[in-house]
Amino acid sequence: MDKTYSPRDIEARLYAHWEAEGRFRPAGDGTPYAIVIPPPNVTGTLHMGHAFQDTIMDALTRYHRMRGDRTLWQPGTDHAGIATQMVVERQLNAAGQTRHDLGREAFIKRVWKWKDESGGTIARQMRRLGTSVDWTRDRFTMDEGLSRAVTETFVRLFDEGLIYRGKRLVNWDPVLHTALSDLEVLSHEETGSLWHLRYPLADGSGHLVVATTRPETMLGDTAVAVHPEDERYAHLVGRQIALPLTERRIPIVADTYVEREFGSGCVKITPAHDFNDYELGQRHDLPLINIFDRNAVLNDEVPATYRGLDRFEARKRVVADLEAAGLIEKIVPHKLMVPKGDRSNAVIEPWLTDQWYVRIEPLAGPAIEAVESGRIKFVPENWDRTYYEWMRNIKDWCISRQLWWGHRIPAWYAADGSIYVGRDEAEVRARHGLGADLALRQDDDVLDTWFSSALWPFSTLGWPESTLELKQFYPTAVLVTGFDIIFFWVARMIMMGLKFMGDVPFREVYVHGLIRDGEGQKMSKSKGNVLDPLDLIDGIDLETLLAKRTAGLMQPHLAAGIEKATRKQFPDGIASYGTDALRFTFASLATLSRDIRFDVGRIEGYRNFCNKLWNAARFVIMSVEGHELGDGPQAPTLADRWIRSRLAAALEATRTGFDGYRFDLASQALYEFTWYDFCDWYLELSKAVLNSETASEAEKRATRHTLISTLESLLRALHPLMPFITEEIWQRVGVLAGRTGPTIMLEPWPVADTTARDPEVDGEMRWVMDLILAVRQIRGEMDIAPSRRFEVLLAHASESDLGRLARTRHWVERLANLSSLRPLELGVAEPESAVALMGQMRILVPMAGLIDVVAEMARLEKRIVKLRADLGKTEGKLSNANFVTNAPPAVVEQERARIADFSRELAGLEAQLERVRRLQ
RNA sequence: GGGCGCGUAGCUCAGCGGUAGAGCACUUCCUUGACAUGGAAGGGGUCACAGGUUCGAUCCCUGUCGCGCCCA
Repeated sequence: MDKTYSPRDIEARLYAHWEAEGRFRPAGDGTPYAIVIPPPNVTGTLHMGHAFQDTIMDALTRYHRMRGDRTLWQPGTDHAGIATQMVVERQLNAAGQTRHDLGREAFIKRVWKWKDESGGTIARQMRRLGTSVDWTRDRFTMDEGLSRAVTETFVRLFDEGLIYRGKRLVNWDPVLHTALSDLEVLSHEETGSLWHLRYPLADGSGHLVVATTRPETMLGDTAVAVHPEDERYAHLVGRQIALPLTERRIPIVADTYVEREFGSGCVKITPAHDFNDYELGQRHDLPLINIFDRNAVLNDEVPATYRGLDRFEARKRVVADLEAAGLIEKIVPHKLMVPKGDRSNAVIEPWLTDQWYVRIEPLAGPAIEAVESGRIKFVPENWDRTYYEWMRNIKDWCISRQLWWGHRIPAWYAADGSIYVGRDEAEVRARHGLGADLALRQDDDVLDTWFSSALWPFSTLGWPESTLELKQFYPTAVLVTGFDIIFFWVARMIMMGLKFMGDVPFREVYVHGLIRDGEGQKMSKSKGNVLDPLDLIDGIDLETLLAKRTAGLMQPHLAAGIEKATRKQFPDGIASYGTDALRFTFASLATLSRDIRFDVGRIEGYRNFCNKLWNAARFVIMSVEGHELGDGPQAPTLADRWIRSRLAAALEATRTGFDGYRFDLASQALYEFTWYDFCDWYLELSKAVLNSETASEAEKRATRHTLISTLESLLRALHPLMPFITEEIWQRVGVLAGRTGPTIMLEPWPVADTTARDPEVDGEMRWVMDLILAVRQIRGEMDIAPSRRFEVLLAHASESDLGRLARTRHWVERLANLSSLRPLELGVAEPESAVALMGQMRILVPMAGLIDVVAEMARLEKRIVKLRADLGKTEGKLSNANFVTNAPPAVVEQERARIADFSRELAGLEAQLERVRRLQ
């Protein structure tokens, strides 16, 4: 093996091999375990959020596969209707064309072409990450099978009356020319104005003042409303207003919707352009006057002078004309929420159109129940409250989109306006007995992208066919997702799964945090703080990184700032850390928190961890190669038994971590075992045995055996998090440990050997370590060179100490680098020494030529100060009668023991200080 | 306005009723045969603040302050 771990050389090769050998396919007859991937946009690229999520899903998948489960990680991609259509339209625009120049059919062809060109990117990136998805089952939301599932659900829901077509107000995007669901509209607070308008009473007896943030919509007003209990206006209810700028007369109505305190307490009502006004209009049977066309330009319903004006231009003209007529009472600054499309960022217009809706209440009920009853569990648990909050206030889902890229709605219209729904035109004709001569035209609209996503857990497994996969893998085990799409996706999958499969789509929902940059900022192109996971794996030089971050900005003026910040944060670009380091970093960040700050400092630490593991393996292999491992007798040493005990504890902690989605704790347990227990202690202890002239061959054999078997178990334990380095090392180590399988992927995840846990062994090893640490501390604080060997004496050693000393002296001498370690006989005078205490036993480092008296006094004083403080605290506790009577006896006993230890040690150190002081 | 969350070492985060932990950063020493992407030793925290419950609170409860997210 090379001296330095070099991920680049191993990762691509191993992945290609795994894939070629079909290692990712479900195998064996264990318990089925399935995860469906949240399908990324087919034409997108992998970002940090994907990489994080994929790491978690892959860790779960590999872990369960190794546990013997029949494991499927179902991959696939989403057609991402609006997003993809926009990208292709932009490409056309750049060439001076629009989609209308091409026409529907040619445009869709063009999108498919784009999908074919760029669709492989994210799959390639996933392979770099090591994702063990079953690529042979790869699905796309627009492929034939999934499209059939979409049609099937639409038709069934329609037949049951759960899909209907309605003329309603929708969120209309006047730029994209499509309706949007409530979720796709984001409201931002903006500072605008509140115009107070005078509306004359029709009988000329005065006027009312109405306040509005959108004066241009007055052209579509069909009433003025006041609160029924507002005595200021009670006498006016039922009378008429002469609506300015128009020839119309509109009524004054009373409705509790009106807030008396807001403005003047009178509200203009525009039922065709405001959701609240629409409902009020329904209650009062008001006419709807639609004043906008699809571009939000004023139409023929308004007086001629305003026709053809854009809504914002119209606002200026209407205000100017009202002003001129003396009908503006006042204009005050006002904060309001402005709705915008999440894709186009255009101001959304409530607009009256025909759309398709899903009647959601009958679906929501069972979906709420599934979580309440615990059939679906959110992790962390409290996300269920967010889910309930949303589900209990859910509104019908507008599923039609006026786009071309997507699943076309399976509805056909006859010339007379009749609507027929069916799986295809032939079925429609057959079902409704329509003759071949009757012309039918299919609905132009497509379905909301999330409609097909909602079917994902069963459509990918073959539904509506009754496939073996459905039978085996549905319900899937867990959905791994960010909280940002609980409503968009999770809730809808639950509703559709219950409806069409009669069971929940997954048993658990693991909701992870969102990856942000080191400052907690969302990563975005315009902020220039985006990290590409591939750049962390492969590294990138500064100039390339700068070019990447500043290219194609929507606002080019930001480039300078981005360049400055990037130069500051990455003066030398980004080093190459490798996939395993990145994955281990993600795992360590997978806490329960909502925002995950990606601190680049951490990945370096975990790259070093990979290197540590690599070199530990080199040492183990070097120590073992050329020696027979199999048959000879073995005499396990204390160290052997100890590291097995520690391994059992670490595996237990890791398993608990994996099972509870605490990848941070799992990774921490493995990190600490590997570095602290295995490398820092066990490998050093093993050197003492293997290099010893006195150790028996049976002990050496046991040590070699323990080295190789511990490493081999550790590799298997780490594999779900670090697939590449573990496989690479395992290919050499597995054989030496007697394993014959072709890949670590298919080896069993190591089970903690609970019989290896041994308190006596732990206690004796603790004694060895404490002794070594005590000597090292004196060495460190006395500035004695690590290479300088000296003698250590043990005074007041008990029988137990002497027994331990005899058994473990070789280790202490080696790890503390001593020339000798021996007990001081009773009655022999102690040489002047630096002293450390272990219980009764005094550890003496003779000072002659080694130790400076002043430094030793300082060292002792420091310890004494600390001890006095600790002792004081403990004494305070025990002097409290309430504590002694009320606290559990074990706790009181522990404090008493503590006080005894502290007192003895303190007395010892004080005496020692006095002795050293006299040497001055 | 409603819902949810966060405030622990310089930074990023674990812990969550019995004397505070990690990584990175920092200080000192060290190229000894796995590893300087390393080893050894060390410094650093009134666990946001105020009350309460408790023998005991960073941890539980209430409130205050600060920060964030979602929904309307």
